[in-house]
Amino acid sequence: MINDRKDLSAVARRNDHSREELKELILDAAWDIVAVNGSESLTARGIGKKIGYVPGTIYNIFPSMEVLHLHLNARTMDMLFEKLEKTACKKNGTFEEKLFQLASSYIRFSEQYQPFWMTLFTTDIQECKKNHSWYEEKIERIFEPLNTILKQYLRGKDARQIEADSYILWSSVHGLVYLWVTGKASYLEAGQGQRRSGKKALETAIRLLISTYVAGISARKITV
Amino acid sequence: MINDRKDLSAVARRNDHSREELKELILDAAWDIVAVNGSESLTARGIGKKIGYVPGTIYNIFPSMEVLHLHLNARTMDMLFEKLEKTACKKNGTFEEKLFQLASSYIRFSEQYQPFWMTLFTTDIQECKKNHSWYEEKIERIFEPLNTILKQYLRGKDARQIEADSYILWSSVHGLVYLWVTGKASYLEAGQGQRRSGKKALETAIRLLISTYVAGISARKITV
DNA sequence: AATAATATTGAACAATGTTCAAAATAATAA
DNA sequence: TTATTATTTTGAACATTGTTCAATATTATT
Repeated sequence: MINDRKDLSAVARRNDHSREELKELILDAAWDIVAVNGSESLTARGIGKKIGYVPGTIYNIFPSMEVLHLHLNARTMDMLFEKLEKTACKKNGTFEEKLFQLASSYIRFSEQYQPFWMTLFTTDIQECKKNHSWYEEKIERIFEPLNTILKQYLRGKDARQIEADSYILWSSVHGLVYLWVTGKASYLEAGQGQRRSGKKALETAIRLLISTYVAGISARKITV
Repeated sequence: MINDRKDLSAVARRNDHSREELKELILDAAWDIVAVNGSESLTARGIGKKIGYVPGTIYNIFPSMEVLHLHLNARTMDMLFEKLEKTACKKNGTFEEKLFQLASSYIRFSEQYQPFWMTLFTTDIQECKKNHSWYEEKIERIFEPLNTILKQYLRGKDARQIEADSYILWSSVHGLVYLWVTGKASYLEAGQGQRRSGKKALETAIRLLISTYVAGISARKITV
């Protein structure tokens, strides 16, 4: 009967799992809960129940639920980065087409992993800035795939200029996607009149954004 | 001693305030609390204490704290709209300069009313879609000032095209501002190297965005 | 003056994050 | 082997939160 998790009278120091295993267990359970029931239903008690531990145990691994959220976000960002990089590496298509495919990947990701993706932006990052520099590095990485594409197609241009453009372009696409996902862009929804509606409208808008911005890169007068 | 709010034994049906007055009282108090202590510290009990009522009273006026948030957001959007409209109506400056001034107003607003502005994007809008169509109208209004400027300077172009461009441009600016305010844009912060840092960097980026997009409007090949 | 309507309360409920002393077990030393 | 130390895990508690609702005191009406 020793180390049997079903035996609730056997208390303390079960040591079924190392700290690292426990961390994975907790994050896996948390991920499941958010995937099934949304991010508002992620609680310490819920995680505990799911892995056969008590809420307090979670605080042995994470100092607070907020930090746990940061680690969930880390997983989300890793997945997003992988997806973007895969898309950026494909060898076919024109410049604009590649840019659109990257944006398209971002759209799909925001749909497919909506609650996780939303949490990226609702988690307060202030505490994170103090102790978790790895977090900011993961953020920066998200901008890289676009930067790579721009470098490839704008050879010869100033590196700083390219960096600025990729940052601006990415933030712009993000702005459109964000307002779309959160439903704060009625422009993209109203099916009335000659407007397209929903995702199609978003894709059209993003195509136009990319087309216009790329044309502007050659035509504009000022630089960074 | 009748109707004296200090007399706590005088209970029920004080009728010091009409429902409408109470609504204003509650929202005023809520606004103060958020302004001083941030939006996380906005609680039904806190509001009640501040106006000399009990938490339950708030539920006579608002069906839930979430709806109260929507009404706070309404105030925020009204103020933002006023500010943007004022800026858009000024008669001086070139096209690009006017666009930048509008964006600049948005930046200032997001700084000055940060917690209120943030709440606009953290409040879940789903419930609102059911019963509060006035809310979506307030959102739509935010896009109008930019639309007005574009119409003014792009006379002769297709109205639908202009609407699309103003929507895209506004969302793009918003994307940049949002990532800046929430601290998720390390590009705008790293003071290292030759990058500008902080607000100056944001302004530079937005200037470049506007410049590039406007140049692109004339140079691009596809339209909506 | 009696009755109906209603604004307001106070107390409760369930759920949350979080803390921490106590307990049980593993690791180590004697 | 036995005793001691160190560590993991618990369970119970605390403070807050949103929210509900019967009871009550006041106003309005008949």
